[in-house]
Amino acid sequence: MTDQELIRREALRKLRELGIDPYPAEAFEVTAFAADIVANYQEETLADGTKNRLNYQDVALAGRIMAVREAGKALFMNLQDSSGRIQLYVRRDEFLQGDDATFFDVVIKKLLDLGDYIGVRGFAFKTRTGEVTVHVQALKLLAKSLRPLPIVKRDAEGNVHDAFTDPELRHRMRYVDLTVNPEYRQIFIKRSKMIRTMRAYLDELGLLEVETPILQPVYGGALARPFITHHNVLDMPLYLRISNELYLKRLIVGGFDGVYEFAKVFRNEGIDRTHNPEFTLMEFYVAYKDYHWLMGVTEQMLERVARALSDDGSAIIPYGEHRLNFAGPYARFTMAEAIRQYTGLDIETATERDLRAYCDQHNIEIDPSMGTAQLLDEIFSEKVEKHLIQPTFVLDYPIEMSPLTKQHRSKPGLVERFELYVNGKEVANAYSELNDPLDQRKRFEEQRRWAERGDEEAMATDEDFLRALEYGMPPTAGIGFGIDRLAMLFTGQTTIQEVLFFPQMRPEG
RNA sequence: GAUCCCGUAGCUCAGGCGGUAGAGCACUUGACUUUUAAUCAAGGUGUCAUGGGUUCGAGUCCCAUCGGGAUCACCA
Repeated sequence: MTDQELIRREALRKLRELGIDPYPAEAFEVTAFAADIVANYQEETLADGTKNRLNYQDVALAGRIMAVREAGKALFMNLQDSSGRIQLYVRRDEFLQGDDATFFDVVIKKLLDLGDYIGVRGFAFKTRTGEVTVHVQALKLLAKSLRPLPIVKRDAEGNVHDAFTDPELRHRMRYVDLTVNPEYRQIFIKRSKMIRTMRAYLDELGLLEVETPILQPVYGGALARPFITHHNVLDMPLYLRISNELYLKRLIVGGFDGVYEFAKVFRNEGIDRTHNPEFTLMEFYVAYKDYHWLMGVTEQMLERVARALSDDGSAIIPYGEHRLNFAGPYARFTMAEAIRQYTGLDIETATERDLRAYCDQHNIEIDPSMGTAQLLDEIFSEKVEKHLIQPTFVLDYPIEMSPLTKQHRSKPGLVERFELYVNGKEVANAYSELNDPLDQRKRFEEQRRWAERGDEEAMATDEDFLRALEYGMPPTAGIGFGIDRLAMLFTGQTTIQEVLFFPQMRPEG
């Protein structure tokens, strides 16, 4: 244990000796918040020059001590609550019991530490330097802190000193990060508001929020490697879901016209600035609709989110160098048009050989097993994606890469699928859902052939899902959104770790 | 998985060509009844990530391991 921790434990002992419970059980009634008092305190100057204080004259607030400035028989503290910070003025005179000044001289000055939770009661006033301050008339320790916080200081010019910046420590101890870097709270508050706005929109559309299994006997709905676990009593493997798609479709089969789910999903893959092994996928499915309808709904929903989160109520979100405009309608390209525009390739006439030649010329890594569809996917990733900064729908993909998507109504070899790109990254993936059970079985069989050739991510055949389709699924449109990536866009963050409270880390040594 | 960079006090960091550890804040003691990065005086901080090696001597050089970051690969 460090010196500072030993000193705090000793303070804890002395407090108990003085009859003060460092962790009292009873509630402390809070009647005011720091930011409100600072913003709304009012006083008037009378004719004789004296000040008349107009509000917040009996307030109780609670929070952490974040700074102490002693000044003899008085001291100033900065108190931080969930709303912000306010200065406290604590005067020895207020705490005398007869001649006994122990409470001020010992308890407040010696035994309280930065980071301790206290509750105070008093009245607001302005110091002669003009800072709104609470003059404390009663003070109660609410919870003792036994470790020193890495306190961040800010000087008069606003320069930050000794910022707690190490990403490893910030992410391992998010509780410390949120305490000493309260500006990061705003990211998570915005994330929550984003989800709330989406949920409200989907509710208005009449969709039902549902919950589907996380533990699945067959994983499907996406192409990815799963986490595997085991059920002891059933003595069988179970997979943590990589998607909730096939379960939401079962509910459409069951007669719900529209369902949605904010789903934590799990993919057993690398960790980097845009990937965390567990992340949030929001999918919704609506019967009797197609992917064209979904584009309009997507535009409306994201425009509403942008207006809710932007500083000025506009649909424009600044992100790095860009100003992303989420007001619909968004640009729409077919995949063929997008590739033609950015590469000059005409994929309707290009042969597999032409595509390979293009990749070789442009240093795009490919391997001999790739078919036309995969080559197109590579070319798209390398040459097109990065240009799609403003929200853009890319539609009509090759059938080979989309085993759950309905064949295009008029273009052979393609499916009715779109992806939404923003800032060069995919944020949503949508289909007119494949509801022909015989076609679906064929697609699973193709996936099995990929698996036999060693594709670890090929989709497994889900017989129960096929049975559901055989009973009949109405024509349905469905879409999935990467909630974490959307949160990154709407909060201006460049790593997924910054929009997750507790990103995955290796264990501490 | 590959490559590069990083790991020194509670936090942020400095430590030349290898000679036995430093600053600011935090902390301790004292002074100060309107301070605000409070100030003033005095004081102590440590398995230099871990384990080996080279050397008379390693925070410093070499190897391995662990953790983090960046880029790439993989992956949506």
